[in-house]
Formats: sequence, C-alpha cells, structure tokens
Amino acid sequence: MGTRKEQAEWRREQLLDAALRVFAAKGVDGASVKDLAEAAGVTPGLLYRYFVSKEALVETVLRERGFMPRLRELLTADRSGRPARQVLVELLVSFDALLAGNAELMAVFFSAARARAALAELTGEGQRLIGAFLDDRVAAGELPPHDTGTAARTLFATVAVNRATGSPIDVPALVELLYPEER
Amino acid sequence: MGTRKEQAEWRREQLLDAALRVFAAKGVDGASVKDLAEAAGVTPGLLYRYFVSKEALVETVLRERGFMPRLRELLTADRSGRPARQVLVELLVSFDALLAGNAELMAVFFSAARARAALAELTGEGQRLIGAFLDDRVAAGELPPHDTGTAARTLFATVAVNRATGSPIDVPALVELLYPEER
Amino acid sequence: MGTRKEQAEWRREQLLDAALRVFAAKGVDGASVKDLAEAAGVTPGLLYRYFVSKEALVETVLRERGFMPRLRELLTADRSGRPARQVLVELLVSFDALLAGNAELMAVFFSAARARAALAELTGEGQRLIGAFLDDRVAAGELPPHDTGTAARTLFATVAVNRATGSPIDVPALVELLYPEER
Amino acid sequence: MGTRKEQAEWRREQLLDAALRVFAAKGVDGASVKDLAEAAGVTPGLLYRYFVSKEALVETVLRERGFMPRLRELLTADRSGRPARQVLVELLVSFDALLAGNAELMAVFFSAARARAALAELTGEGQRLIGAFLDDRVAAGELPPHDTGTAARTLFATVAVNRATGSPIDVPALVELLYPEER
DNA sequence: CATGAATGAGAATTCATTCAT
DNA sequence: TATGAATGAATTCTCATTCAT
Repeated sequence: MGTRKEQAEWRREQLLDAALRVFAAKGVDGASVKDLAEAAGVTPGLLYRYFVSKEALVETVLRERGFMPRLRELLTADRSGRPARQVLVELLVSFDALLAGNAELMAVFFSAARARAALAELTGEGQRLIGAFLDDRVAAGELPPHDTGTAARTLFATVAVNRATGSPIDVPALVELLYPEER
Repeated sequence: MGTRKEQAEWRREQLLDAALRVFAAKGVDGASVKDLAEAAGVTPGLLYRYFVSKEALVETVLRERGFMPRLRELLTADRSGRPARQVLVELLVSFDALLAGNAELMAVFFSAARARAALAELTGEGQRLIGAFLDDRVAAGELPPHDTGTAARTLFATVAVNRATGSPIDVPALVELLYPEER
Repeated sequence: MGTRKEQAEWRREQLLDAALRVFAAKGVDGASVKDLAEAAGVTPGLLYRYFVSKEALVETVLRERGFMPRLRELLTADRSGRPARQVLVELLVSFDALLAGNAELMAVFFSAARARAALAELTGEGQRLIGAFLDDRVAAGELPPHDTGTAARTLFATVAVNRATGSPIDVPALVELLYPEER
Repeated sequence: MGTRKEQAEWRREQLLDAALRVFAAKGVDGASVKDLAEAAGVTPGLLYRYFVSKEALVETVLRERGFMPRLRELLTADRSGRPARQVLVELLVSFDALLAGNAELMAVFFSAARARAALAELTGEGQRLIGAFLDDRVAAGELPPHDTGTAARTLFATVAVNRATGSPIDVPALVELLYPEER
C-alpha cells in the first residue's frame, strides 16, 4: 500500500545519497545539476520535482545527512555510574568514529582539495614545532615526562578551531589545564 | 626611477589584496572574475595581465598572503632560558593572534558561509554537552575541580581537527593527558 | 511515434544548414557562435546540446554537407560501352554542376571574401596574359588555330591547383599533352 | 643620410616579414596582434605606428608581399623569336616556382589546415578516379596512348579552379582541347 | 620612436532552471 | 512520474586598440 508514496520516498533518498557523494567529490559549487542527475541516474528536470532548487538540495543534504542528530544522541546517552575517564574515552572515540564515518559530509564543508591541503600543512607544521619545544623542556627536566606529541596536537588544534569558529579560547587557562602549576 | 615597474608592483599587490577580501567574503568559487576586478576598481581583462587565470590568482593569494612563513618564524624564535609554561602561553597567544589577524585568509579555506555556520554549530553543540558532563562529574566529586569549559573545548577541538586533517588522534592518550590516573 | 527524436533530428539538420550558410558568408573564424545561433533562430546554448564545440560543428558541416560521397558516386558510375570523349564531357559537367550546387561549401574552404578575391585576381590576370601569348603564336602560324582561351585557363589552373595541394605537376608533360610535338 | 627614414623603412619591412610568417602559420584570424608583435620582437603598441589596424596590416602584406607584380613581369617578358612550346614550359615552370617560393603567402589564402586538407582530398580522389577511367580507355584502344595521370590532373584542376573563381569553363571545349576529334 | 598598462567589447562555453510532451 | 529540448544569464578568458609615459 502507498506504492506511490513509497516510490517517491525511495527516489528522494536516492537523490540525496547521490548528491552527498557528488558534493563530496566535486564540492558544492563544482557539482552541476547535470552531474547530480547523472549520478542518480535521472534527468536534471526530475530533480526539480523533489527539490525546488540546487540550493534547497544542498541544504537538505546538510540537514538530513548531517550528523548533528546522531551527535546529540551520542553525547546525551545515559552513562551514570561509570568512571568519568572511561566514559570520556568512549564518548570521544564515538565522536571520532562518527566523523570518520561521515568523511564525505566533512568534505562538503571544505571548498575542494585546496582547503584540506592548506589546513593539513598548517596544523602539521605547527604541531611538529610545538612538539619539538615540549621535548626539549622534558629533556631539560623542566616538564615531567609525558606524551608530548599528543600534547602538541592538542594545544594547536584547540587554539585553531576555536579561533576559526569565532570564539577564541583562553590560552592561559588552556596551558594551566595541561600543565597545572604545582600548589 | 622605475616608475613603470613600481606602478605594476603596486597594482599587483592591490589585486591580491582585493582578491583576498572577495575570496573571504564569497568563497573562491562564489567570486567571479568580474567581482574580483570590480573590487580592485579595474576591468576583468587587466587581471589577466597579472595572473594567467583565476586559478593562478587563487594560488598566489594563498601563497603570498598565507601565514605559513610568519607561523614558522613565530614558532622557531629562540626562547631558551624562560619557563616552559610562560613560553607556551606566549607562543599560543601569538599563534592565536596570527589567526585572528588573518581572519580573511582563514575564511578562504571554507566554502563560503555555509561551511562556517555548520562548523560552528557542530563544535558549539559538542562542547556544550561535554562541558555539562564534566560539570556533573566534578559536582559528584569524581573529578577534581577544574576549568571544565576549557577542557570540553579542548577535547572536542582536538578530536575534530585531527580527524579532519586525516591523522586521527589517540583518544586514550588525550584523556590521560588532561586527566592523569593517580599513580 | 518518436516525435521527440524526429524533432531533435530536424533541429540538428536545421543547425547544420544554418551553419553552412553562415560559414560560407563569414568564414569559419568570422562566424561567432552567436551568429550561428541567430541564423538558426535559437540561443547559443542550444548549439551545445547538438555539437560539443564550435569546432565539432565545423567538422560535422564539412563531413555531412561535404560532396565527397556524391563525387565518388559520380565518378564510379558504370559508363562502359560509350565513347570516351562523351563520357568525359558528361563526367566533368556533372562534377562542375556538383561544385556549382555546393557553392556555399566551397566558400567555406576559403577564409572569407579576401581569399576569394585574391584567387580570382591571380587567375584572371594569369589566364589573360597566357591567352594573349597563345593568340600571338597562333596568329604567327606557329601554333595551329585552337581555343586559346580555354587553353590558357587550363594551363594556368592546372599548375596552380597542383602546387596549392602540394603535388606539383610535371610542366613539360602538361605542355606536351596540349601541344603534342609532331612526330 | 635619412637615418630616421631608413630606420623606419627597415622596421616596416621587418613587421611585414614577421606578419607574413605568422599569418601563414596561424591564419589571419588565428594570429593575434600580440603574436604579430612578438614575432617581430616589438610591442603591440608599436604596430599601430606603422599600420592603422590589424586589417590594414593584412592588406599591406597581401599587396606588398603578393606576387602579382612579379607574375605580371614574368608573363610579359619579351620572348619573341623562340619556339612556343619552349616558351610555354619556361613560363609555367617560372609560375610554378613563384607559387612554390611563396608558399607562406598561399597559405594565407586558406583558412588554416582544414581547407588545405579538404582541397587535397577532393582533388586527389577526383584525379585518381578520372585517371583510372582514362587508363581503361587507352587499354581498350579507344584513346591513343598518352600521359593519363597528367591528363586527369589537368581536367580536374581546370574545372575546379574555374568554378571556384566564379567563371566556369566550357567543358566540351576543354575535352576537345585534350582529345581533338579526328577530322 | 617605443613601451606596456589599461580598456571595452565580445568570444566560447556552462549551467540552473522551465516547460511541453 | 519523468524526459530532455530550450532558454537566458553568467562565466572565464581573449583581443584589437588607445594612451600616458
């Protein structure tokens, strides 16, 4: 029953799937309506029966294929009664897996390869240099032995992301967090 | 002397400045050659005397207006003989300032407003929820009192950036870094 | 049945017809895609649904509106059992008619008016002067009376065409053909 | 004396030489003013001191580097007192050499490679087929033994050129010329 | 005389979108 | 529901030409 409606729903999902794939591969601007239609095995005209414009399709992909719902679910699950550290690890691992499993969607956020390459260069360089500095100070006995690689990546990433999203972090508080002053 | 050459050099810089502005505002794909020319107060044709293509202009902006050189300089400055924590703070503040001062360039990395909005939503939500979790556990006495807001942002940003750049972080090591097991 | 396909085929033919007309009038380089579209009463974009590029359109016109197939047919028809001279006349007249009927296509071979004018001047002058020479010698009794105008045109055209196509003719053999030495 | 004028004259010739070369290589429409200037080792602006427009340059090349003057000279030289056949051969050989020595200029008449290729195909095919026909008839004893290859090329070229230049030839007269009826 | 920066018009081509079938 | 022919606007880029230096 509802064959008509089922078929329409199925087609809609198929179009969204194809669109996510194509947007990830070519970028939102780089993907033409023809590309999108071909990837879904339909004609351009048909897209307009399901989405009023290419822009609407983009927004729908971001909304319906986005991982915010899953993220919220993940973060709000009840975990009372279990040790905090264990919960934290589990939670962050899940989040990481969520990102990994949505690589295509993440790709849509960056304007093609250019951005990803630039970002990788930026963070790579920064982390390497901060890591070297930390190693020095550990060797000199000023800082206690610890995982300097992870520390460098943590410091760098935190400053960068929070600046990029427009809410800069309190740097002294960040340093205090990782390297608490003896009291 | 060299008025001709000076003028050409000046024009080149002016075109790059305008391009950075326009790319940041509209995204690389969203900015047409006409937009770029208008922002510089010249005709589209002139752009092609200075850059062989729009693509070449993009690359030049990224290269010549990029902050990698300044970043390297910043991170490699000699800071021996001063306390590690102080150096770290200074270093990260400088890096943060560098990013802040190059907001336009950062914007170029993201495909227009859409990406920035999505990223902000993603991180905001995640950090808020992790922060709430940490607060709970501090209230319950399981974790020592600390700056949970900063901690949440740190954890979240670190996992996200390192996944986005293709080199995922070791989550247990990250948690151990912020919340070392008593020994 | 097949109204859609028929219509598309008709449109394709129409575009080729219009293109042949415009190319003949303005030359291949002189005809813009806008000109071609206007001549066919469509928008430039439509041309690209039928031909991948202007260049492809040129090639298609040359191939599908070319007279090589008809020429081959003409020259290979069975004519055994009829006098050679009669066959030759018939054959050349047919060929001439073929060229006449495809004046537009011939025009495409020459880069616009300039070339045709130059060619006409060149041949006109040459034939006139050779004709005068032949008349002289006929008047002097050195050559037998004959159609000197035709002879002049023949000699001139033969040398010119064969040079232009890159396979120069054997001039003494040519002269011997028209004016055999007494034996 | 007149160093100024001499220099100007020299430059003018140099520009014409370069233009002939470039026009022949790329076609009149395919050669940009930049190409022309570069080939002459000057800047585009300078061309306009010597020729009011690109069009004027084209016309000047055709006029001043054309071979009409030399052709006229060649054809009107006094050759009285020498046998007609010998004169004809000499004359046509000179004409042929003139064309060969001005291959570049000839190239200017044709809109790039396309035209030359088409023309070569057309004549090649036609001459081959007519040649075969003549051979048959010679073998059958209907026509006297003669140079059928040259005859085929002659017949074909004559009809084609005269049609192309707009003054079609009298075909029966042409055939009578090569194959006179016994009387 | 010579340069080359700058322009304005126009070239080929692409593309989101509409609509008759 | 689905097609695909057709459009009109925009895009990147080229080019003949001008003119201040």
